Amino acid sequence: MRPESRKEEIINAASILFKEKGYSAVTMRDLAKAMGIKAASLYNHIQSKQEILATIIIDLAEKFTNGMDRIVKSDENTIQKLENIIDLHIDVTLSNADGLASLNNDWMHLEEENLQYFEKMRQDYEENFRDIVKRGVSRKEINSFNIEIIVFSTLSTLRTLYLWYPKQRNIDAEILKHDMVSVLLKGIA
Amino acid sequence: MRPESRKEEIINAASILFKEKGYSAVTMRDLAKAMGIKAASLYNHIQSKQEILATIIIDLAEKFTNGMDRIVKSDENTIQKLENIIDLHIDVTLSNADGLASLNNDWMHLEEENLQYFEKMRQDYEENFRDIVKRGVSRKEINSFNIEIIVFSTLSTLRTLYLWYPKQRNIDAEILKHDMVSVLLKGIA
DNA sequence: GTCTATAGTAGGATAGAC
DNA sequence: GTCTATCCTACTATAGAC
Repeated sequence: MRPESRKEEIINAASILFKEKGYSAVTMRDLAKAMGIKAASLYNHIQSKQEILATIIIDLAEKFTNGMDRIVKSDENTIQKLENIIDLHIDVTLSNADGLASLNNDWMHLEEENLQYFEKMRQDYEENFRDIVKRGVSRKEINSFNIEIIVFSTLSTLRTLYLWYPKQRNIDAEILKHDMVSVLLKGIA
Repeated sequence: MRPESRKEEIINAASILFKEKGYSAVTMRDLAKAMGIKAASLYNHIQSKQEILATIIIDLAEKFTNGMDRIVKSDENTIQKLENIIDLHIDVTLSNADGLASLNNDWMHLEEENLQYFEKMRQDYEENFRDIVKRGVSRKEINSFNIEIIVFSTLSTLRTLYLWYPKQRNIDAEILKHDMVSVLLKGIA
């Protein structure tokens, strides 16, 4: 493992606690106890509880935004783009499954500029996703079911990966990617 | 509309607030303000904040449990059973989308017996679902992708319906059911 | 970098008047 | 059924010693 700064250790410990109980239910005393120190000591490394939440969420949201930008700019077909989006979600989940819980469940506790910044990234991500599906339907690369239902069902599954993947230790990442592509794109029936 | 008791009004108002900010971040003063009264007045109708959460979640979990029991007992084939499960989720979502937010995100704040009762119902539900998928695979009624991935992706989508359906006012429930079945079972590619 | 002590605020819940 | 007043606890964050 690479050496973590004390601040990174705190943020990682916080990610786990936020995942278990949610941002609002985790106290600075809880976090300090998990670190083996007193609550007051945390403030030598971080400015506020809010700063911890923002660091967790914004970093992850930017990873998704950058990944999506690359996929949108590529000249691959719709199916390949959807496969790349699935890969992106699996890769981010593997790198920080705990933090994704905060991104999914506690984003509304971000304050001011960070809340706006996050909501803009999230909306742009969804619109890029929807545009890829739309283009796929008009080019007859994918079935013309209701576009919103395709977008919703696919994104729901990808966004919930963080809950499920840590329980499936024995599934190899490549097999996961392959089967996820099969189930999401080719159907199960 | 049927006449609501004051307690039901409080629980409905709480469901909306819990959906927006989560159980821990909603105060009894917030809830009282939404009802147009003072916080102390709430306690003439409910015993505690915890009782409100338990009422919301346990009622919904029992609806899912009872619905699944009926489906399991029926002698329909796997595809029909999966269609009935999709129907069940759509029906419960239509009847109480706000409450489903608490069931999905705040169940860990249940206390004692209610937490155990909920976790048992949730686990049984997942196992019933998994058994239906397993039987479908062994009878070659559905494709033999990784069973856990099928269970996970389908349940993720159904569990997240509450977030998405209220935004899609113009989709008829029957069309939603039909397209959801198509997307989840037959694939999009 | 961590501690003790504490300021200042806000939380859930109760008592008793109307 | 709702109110005002209040209890007691717990929260985030700071000050200053070591």
